[in-house]
Amino acid sequence: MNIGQVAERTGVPAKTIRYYEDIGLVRPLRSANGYRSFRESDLHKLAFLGRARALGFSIEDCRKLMALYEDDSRESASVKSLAQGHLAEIEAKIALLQSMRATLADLIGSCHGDARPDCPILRDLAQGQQAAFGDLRG
Amino acid sequence: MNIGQVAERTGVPAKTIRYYEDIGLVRPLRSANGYRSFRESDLHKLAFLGRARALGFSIEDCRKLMALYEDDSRESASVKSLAQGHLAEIEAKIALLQSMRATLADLIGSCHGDARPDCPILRDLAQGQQAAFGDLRG
DNA sequence: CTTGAGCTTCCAGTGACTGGAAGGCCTATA
DNA sequence: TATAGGCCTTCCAGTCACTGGAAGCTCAAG
Repeated sequence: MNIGQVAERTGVPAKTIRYYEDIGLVRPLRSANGYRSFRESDLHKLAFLGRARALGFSIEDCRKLMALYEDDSRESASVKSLAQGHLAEIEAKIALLQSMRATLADLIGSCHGDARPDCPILRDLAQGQQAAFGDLRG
Repeated sequence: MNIGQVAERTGVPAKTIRYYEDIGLVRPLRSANGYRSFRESDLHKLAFLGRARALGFSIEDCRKLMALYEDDSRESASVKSLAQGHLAEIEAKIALLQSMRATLADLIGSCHGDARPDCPILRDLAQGQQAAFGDLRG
């Protein structure tokens, strides 16, 4: 199968598939005309990668997950701990974003947002009275 | 004031300050020896930038915020709408991360995580039965 | 006079693509 | 047979916001 059809069937863009080949995540065959020729197993891998990426795993994590998937003697503990590490990162990001949201929402709420120049948002940025991350305890 | 002391006082790393000069966010003077020479107004700007970045504003947004800050005839509505746009992006990111977290936590919970190879996490990635973003409605 | 810290510039790398140029291949139609 | 258009190829550059490191200059202390 050619790259265009693979892209359509897996949802992974052709450009991205070429990139994945570059970095060794997939190794499609080549036809006589030089076109990439994908087997069902390649589609399967790409779909796997697409789902892992959609869960936010990094490319390097995806590589490890694929290796574990293909290793019949893996221990599920390895997969679980990789996923747990990733979950922890996601939770840290959520916490950071939520603290940004809280501060921003506060500032937005206190800005009248009309034609006058007076603005608590700029005042806060300029003076830092209301610390940007004052709420980031715990 | 030299760059090292500015870095210490504003919390913005020297490397980053040089980068901000490169892209025109600050324009420190130069001493006879070629060293950057920062005025109080430069420190003020850098602190402003540091706080805006900590709230997650992009560099381009920071540039706009600084311009608004320095424009006495600004309308607070401009600032507010910029901040609201940013808040919306943050909320979208939070929603995405929360849906990742939900799926991941689910999968992790169903993986026994021992020495055996059987693993629901890999099974899900391979077969996509439990769609990664099935929960992302609304 | 040397040592070491601090400063300078410039180049390269990060992550994970994405866009675009230049050109080959394949199929269908006039 | 010519050609048009779509798909494929490679390679290079750009994204974002830094960050690391090399090579070399300046300055203060001992």
